[in-house]
Amino acid sequence: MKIATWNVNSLKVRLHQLLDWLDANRPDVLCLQELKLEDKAFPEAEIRTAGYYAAYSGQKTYNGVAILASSPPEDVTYGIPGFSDEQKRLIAATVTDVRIVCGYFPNGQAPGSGKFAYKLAWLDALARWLGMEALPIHPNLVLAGDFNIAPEAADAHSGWKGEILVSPPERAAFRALIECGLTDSFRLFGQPEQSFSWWDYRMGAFRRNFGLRIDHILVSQALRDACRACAVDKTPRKLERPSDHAPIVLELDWPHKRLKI
DNA sequence: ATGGCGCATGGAATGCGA
Repeated sequence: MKIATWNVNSLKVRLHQLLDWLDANRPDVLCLQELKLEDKAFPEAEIRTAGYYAAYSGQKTYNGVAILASSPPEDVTYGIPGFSDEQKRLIAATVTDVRIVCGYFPNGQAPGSGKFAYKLAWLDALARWLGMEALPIHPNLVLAGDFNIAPEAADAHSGWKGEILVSPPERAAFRALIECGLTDSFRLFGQPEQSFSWWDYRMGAFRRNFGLRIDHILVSQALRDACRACAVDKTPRKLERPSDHAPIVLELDWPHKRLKI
């Protein structure tokens, strides 16, 4: 089973890159963020033609998340249960026997700002829901998306000046997700030094590899031992008019092949 | 040097992202 996540920064602009990427990579599940379009504008037909079903939650201009899957997503839920939020940042669905949670976490702007408080409240609500409800009900769970947090020092290039995305409260919130029983699948495997998933459009950041690793695929305990590989795919970041984010791809030996005794 | 680029809205200039 192959599960991927990609912040496309406008599904309208990136649709053809997305379709090409699906053709080339054929994931079983792809979590998308920053659709930046309303549900009525979702390119349902094009994605269906590519061989994928979709569950999505969008809005005008900002945010928007979707789960694409080669088999129909079931039991779709929208938002964090119990957390009132106008912003379309979370969608969850079951694909075969795996619960997929796809999130576009708030940016937070700057520590001390109202947007930062919203980010921490959003993260707190997410951890509570995962720990108290989602994980107990769905032991086979994947949390994937644009977390807008670089969890460790190795996940940010040394020239990153700002506090946002790397601040202690954000990193503590990331650890709280891990403590729910999730594992950062990327760090189960050896990776190139300075592996990132986002590079600013400005300053030739991609060329200089001035990036951050802020897109993640976390897996529950039951899935951890099935992980076989996880990597950043920098290929689409090299195209004309790219998203500023690159996809992350996780390969799982799932369902486990069991010997009958 | 706090800009730079790209996207959306709206139809120019501004807000926002990370």
